[in-house]
Amino acid sequence: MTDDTTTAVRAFNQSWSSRVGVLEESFLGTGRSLGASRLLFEIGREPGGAGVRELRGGLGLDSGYLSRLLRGLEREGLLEVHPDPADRRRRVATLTDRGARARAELDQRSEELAQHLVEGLSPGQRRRLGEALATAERLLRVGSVRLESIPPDAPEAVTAVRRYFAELDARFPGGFDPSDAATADVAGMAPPRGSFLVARAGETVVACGGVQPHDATTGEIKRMWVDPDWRGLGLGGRVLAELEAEVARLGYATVYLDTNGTLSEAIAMYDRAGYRPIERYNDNPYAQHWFAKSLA
Amino acid sequence: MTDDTTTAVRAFNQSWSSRVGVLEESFLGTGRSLGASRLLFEIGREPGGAGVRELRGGLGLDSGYLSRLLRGLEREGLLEVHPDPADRRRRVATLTDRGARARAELDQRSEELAQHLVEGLSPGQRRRLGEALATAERLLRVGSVRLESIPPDAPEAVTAVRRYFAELDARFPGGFDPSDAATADVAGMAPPRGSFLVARAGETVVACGGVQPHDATTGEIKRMWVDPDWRGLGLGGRVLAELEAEVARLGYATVYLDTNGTLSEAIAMYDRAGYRPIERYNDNPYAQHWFAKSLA
DNA sequence: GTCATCCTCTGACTCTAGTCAGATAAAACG
DNA sequence: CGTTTTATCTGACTAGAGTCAGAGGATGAC
Repeated sequence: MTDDTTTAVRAFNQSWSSRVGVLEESFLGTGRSLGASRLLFEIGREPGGAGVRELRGGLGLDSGYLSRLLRGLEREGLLEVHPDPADRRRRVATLTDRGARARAELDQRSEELAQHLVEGLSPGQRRRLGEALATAERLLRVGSVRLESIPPDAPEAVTAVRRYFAELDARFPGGFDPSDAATADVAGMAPPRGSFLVARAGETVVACGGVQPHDATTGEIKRMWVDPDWRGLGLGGRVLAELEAEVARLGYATVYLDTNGTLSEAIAMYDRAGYRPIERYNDNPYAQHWFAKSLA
Repeated sequence: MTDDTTTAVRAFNQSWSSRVGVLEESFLGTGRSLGASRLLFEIGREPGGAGVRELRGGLGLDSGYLSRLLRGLEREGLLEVHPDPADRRRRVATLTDRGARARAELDQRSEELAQHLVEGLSPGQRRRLGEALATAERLLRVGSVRLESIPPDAPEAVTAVRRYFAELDARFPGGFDPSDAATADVAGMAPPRGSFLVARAGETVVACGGVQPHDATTGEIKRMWVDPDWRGLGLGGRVLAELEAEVARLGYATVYLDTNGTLSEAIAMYDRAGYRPIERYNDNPYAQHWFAKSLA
């Protein structure tokens, strides 16, 4: 099984890199090095320009090397580097008009080369190729996600929960008001009787979920959320399974959770995972369904 | 449509290269450069070693550069280069035992890294990824194939036809004896009344087919062949369609072709393409089916 | 106000990858 | 047999990509 997959991965990689190698060579056809092109592309990603420090992190470059690349593009008149008014040690690079045009040209070239890659395929074959690549990409992305337990009051945890609340507010017909919930529950999800997990893709948090005590033998799962761009890849199931393991590790025998009727995907997932409806066990005004699962 | 595909291609490429970039870096982890690793891998592909000339073609390297890489690996004791007894200008590189071990280690590392790429995926997800990549690879390969008309006595045409005959010999229960056919027909497939096409993937010929005159208004398609590694991708259909276009360009109104009952895929394809069975129109001892199609 | 730290830049390197112009020896051609 | 062609090798280069050790200004902590 695994062998089959790795064989396919390796065969594909050889094919892809030989073809895309040509593609990237033509990137160089602009008379600019690949490094400079990548940089130009990255700086133009956001209209306000990019901090040198962020560029270094994002592209993984040495500070000296990056500085040299910036000087080169500056000499070409493609960008300007100014000190950041808020902290004059930092510097911010912004594209000039010429730089923006050069970037658009790069983008155009990249588009052409992708097109070159599919030329000679029938429309049906193109569609199949697009689907296959999209599927592969989603699977690759999810394969690199790692689950990690962090304190519920860590900045990343707070950000994730905030995004979760924002989504509830958008989806619930009457909106959602976090009010006290935002801060009141945090303490409950800290060890030794609670836990908070995040799923990371690289450094970005793409899913989260927490456990808090309900009573001596029951833990409650709360704040389960998956970034909309990362849904449909089984990530929710992974987080749920890991939270259940966490509940067991914390010494509870049963898991409770509640949810709103609007979140139908969630309800379906809980059902698949073996959760069964029970009576209302709390006074959460947004909850319409209450579930339990025994971990025996 | 096309836009969708190129978007998927570009998104995928970014994802893939960021992930595989890490993969290839670890290739370098052996203390050998990527170029040297590729070379080592290529030489070890066939047990008898590889001709320097073939390596140059296969890897697309400059002769000076390749020579230097070979010297480096030789110094490391991983390979030996000896003159080819048949032509002492040429040289043949063979791996030493140490070289073979180093290559096995590379292979192992590549396998591990492919595995690393799929770790964290469930068995079902792995299967889906493998399938998606295999599909994509086949489509990419076929997308890069170009059809080209060449003289039927060009070395590449002769080689392709020879491989076709070899396959017939293997597949026909009583074998196949090209005898006179090999040379006699060549003249007929030359312009202005005939034509010979090859399909190239890079420099390699992966399919071929010819047209020769049958009578004033009828052309005959012969020697249609697709490399076994390249079947099932619609290449046969493309060659056939192009041959029909060629027949029309040469001024014929009808196409004839014959085939052996063993070649069931071919018969199915002719049927799909609109060919209808007719009476025996020649004395080809290997033919059991005769088809015609009007190009009106 | 001083000192440590942070951020960026410059200069001096290295390594890989690759090109180009001959030199040399063997084979093929006439 | 001499000439041309082919196959490989050596030497001299170049460009890209990146590392490393400071220099120097700006900021933050005390």
